[in-house]
Amino acid sequence: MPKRGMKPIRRQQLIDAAIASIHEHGFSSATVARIARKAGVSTGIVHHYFTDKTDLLASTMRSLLDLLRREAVMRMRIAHTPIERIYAIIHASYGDQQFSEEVFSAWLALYGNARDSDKLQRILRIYHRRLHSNLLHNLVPLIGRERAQDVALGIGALIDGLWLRYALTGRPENAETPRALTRAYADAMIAGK
Amino acid sequence: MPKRGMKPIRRQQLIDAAIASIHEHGFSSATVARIARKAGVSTGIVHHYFTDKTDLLASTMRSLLDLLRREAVMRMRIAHTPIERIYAIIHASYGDQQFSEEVFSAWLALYGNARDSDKLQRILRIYHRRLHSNLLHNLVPLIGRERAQDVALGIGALIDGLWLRYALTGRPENAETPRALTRAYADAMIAGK
Amino acid sequence: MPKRGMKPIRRQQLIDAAIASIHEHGFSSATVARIARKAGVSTGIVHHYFTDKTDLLASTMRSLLDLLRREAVMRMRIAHTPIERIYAIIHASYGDQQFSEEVFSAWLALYGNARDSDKLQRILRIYHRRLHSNLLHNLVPLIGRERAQDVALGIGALIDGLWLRYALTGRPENAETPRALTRAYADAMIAGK
Amino acid sequence: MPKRGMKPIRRQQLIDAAIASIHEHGFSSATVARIARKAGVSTGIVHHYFTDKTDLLASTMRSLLDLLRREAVMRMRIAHTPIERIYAIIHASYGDQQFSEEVFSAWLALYGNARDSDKLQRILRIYHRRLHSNLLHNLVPLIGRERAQDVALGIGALIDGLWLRYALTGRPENAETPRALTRAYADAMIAGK
DNA sequence: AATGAATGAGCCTTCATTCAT
DNA sequence: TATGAATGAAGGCTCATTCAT
Repeated sequence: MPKRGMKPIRRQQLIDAAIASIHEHGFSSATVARIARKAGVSTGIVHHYFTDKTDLLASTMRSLLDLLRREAVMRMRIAHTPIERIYAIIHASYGDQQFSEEVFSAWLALYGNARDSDKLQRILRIYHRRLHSNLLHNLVPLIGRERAQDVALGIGALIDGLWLRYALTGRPENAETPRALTRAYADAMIAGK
Repeated sequence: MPKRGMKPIRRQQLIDAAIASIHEHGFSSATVARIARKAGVSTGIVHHYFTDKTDLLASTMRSLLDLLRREAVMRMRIAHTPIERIYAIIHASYGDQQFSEEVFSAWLALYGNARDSDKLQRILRIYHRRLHSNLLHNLVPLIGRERAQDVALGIGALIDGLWLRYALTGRPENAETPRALTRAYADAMIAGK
Repeated sequence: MPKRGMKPIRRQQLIDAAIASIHEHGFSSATVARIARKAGVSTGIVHHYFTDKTDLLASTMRSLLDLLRREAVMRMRIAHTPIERIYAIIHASYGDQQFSEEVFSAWLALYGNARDSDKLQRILRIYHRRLHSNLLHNLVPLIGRERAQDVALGIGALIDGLWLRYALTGRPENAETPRALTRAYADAMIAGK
Repeated sequence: MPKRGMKPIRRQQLIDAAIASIHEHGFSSATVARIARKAGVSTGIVHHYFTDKTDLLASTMRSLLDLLRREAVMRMRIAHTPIERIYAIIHASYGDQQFSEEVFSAWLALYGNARDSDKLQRILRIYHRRLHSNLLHNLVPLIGRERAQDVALGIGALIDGLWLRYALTGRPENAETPRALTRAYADAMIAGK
């Protein structure tokens, strides 16, 4: 019996399964068949909802980024000053939803394979640009355009670097450490002049 | 008597070709055949000098790390104070040999696929541990054991994070920017208390 | 809904193709590709229905043995005395289905390559044990346990030996000669004391 | 320094290594490299002394048969009556040199792969013909040409069949059992009329 | 005579993708 | 909408064979 409106449900199922698969056995072992099985559907169905495996992967990446963006937007909305908004961005990056091994390792795997597909690379560029411009926008009033460039780069890099370590080693175990570390960096750089 | 002593030469050739291949088309497109062709040898020879594709990849990773380690050791040797040695580590990380797109993207790809192989993961762990303990050792006399832990983590993360951006975007274009950024972070954290 | 119930059909197709391939060009030339082509399917499908090439080969061997076992069981069922049952076993071994060049040479090839795989070896052991115990069981009432051991061994060996010649030379051309020969041996050994 | 007269020595070394390799890991694992290593020589040398791998294998088979033939000839020379000569043939087949697991499993493997090469098949045919004609020649004066045909076939088959069991199961453990069994068969068939 | 480096064909296997049902 | 059977193109790896030394 044909069901209507399955599209968003199935897509999310498959994206979740993709994340889980990548986390479990690594990127190159995340085959369509394996993802489908984990989602509890047949192989064929994947190409019903995604044009490609690449498409599924790109959608997965986008989904990961959306999660992050929504959390950042939400946190920034309740912030009132530039520094609060910078904190909001930092906190969002280590938000509860983000701070899971599954999400991290999928993220990292996608990172490491971005060169394989222009689609993936473009998505990552968007993420970088957005993070950078958000930080920049709030840093400029505090330290001027010139220094803001460097500090925005630094904060972004620190976030990614701390992620990387977590994805690889599972440490530190709670989100507060990287948050504090990143905040401290921002504070120091802003106070620096 | 056959050609003697080809082993180290061929191995290095193949490692170089592996780095180039990974950089050029991404990790998953770096097939044995492609690597061999780039090295100007036949497919078969790869398994003459490496037990496995994994072995070749792990050796490549190790080679990358050795390059880094040698540079760090060299720079640390001519440093005399803890802070100088910390700078030495930072500078080594963005050393001339390191600061090439090829090396960076190979590094990143290996990062992103570490989960696929225990070998790769182990090698990365060694790198992390070494970087961390080197930093820690020199930070302790300056800021005490407790804070040193966090700062070592932060410096390491910042290094990796800046790399990541470079590997992905090719920016910033020269090594001085990330060096200065990382030094500034170290300075601020050390001065911070 | 896809084509259902293809599994047993395809499996038998492939087993038949395996037998034919082994017969035609020998064991080591019976590649997966060749077997698949002979079955009129693609290479990929082989691994859809068998885990392995070894699995296909083992299944082929098992299929051969099953044919034999079914014929033996059938013939033994209509036999009433020990000697009749012994004849039944002998006749089954040279049964119409068994007595084909194809089956023989596949059998022989598997024999000669049993050392390569534990699976194959185990299957052959089962065949030997079954043949031996069937003969033994019916010989004991006739000649006592002690002599029965030797005679069972002898009958089994004679059966295999005659097969071997047939598989290799294609002679004798009809099944009656080996049957008569084996029966005569059994008669003589039973009458012998 | 070039050594003279190495040919027969090296050839025998390699043949012995081939037998051992086949026995150890099965026919299909007996690669040229493996055989060479076991013989303690380099890969390349094999093609210096044999045109082919097939040639090496055929020579190995021939060597096995020669061993058998020499033993048979020797034993027949000291026999004086037809029945003694028949015994001589039987005993030679289970001679001390023959009755080794190594030799047996090499023999069997070659058997099982004879279809792969005409050379091998021809050698086996020669063996069969020789065994058959030797038996036949000595059976005719005892039971007439007609019955002799069948009995020669039976004795030959029994010999091969008993071998087969030994090669596969390692039992029976000593040569006397198959000898006695085969002799008993010959006796019974000769006495039979 | 001897080595082992080097080649390239071929094998098994995996996998994204298509398609009949 | 959904299935899973089926395909065929790679991919990693092995191996007999050749060849420079």
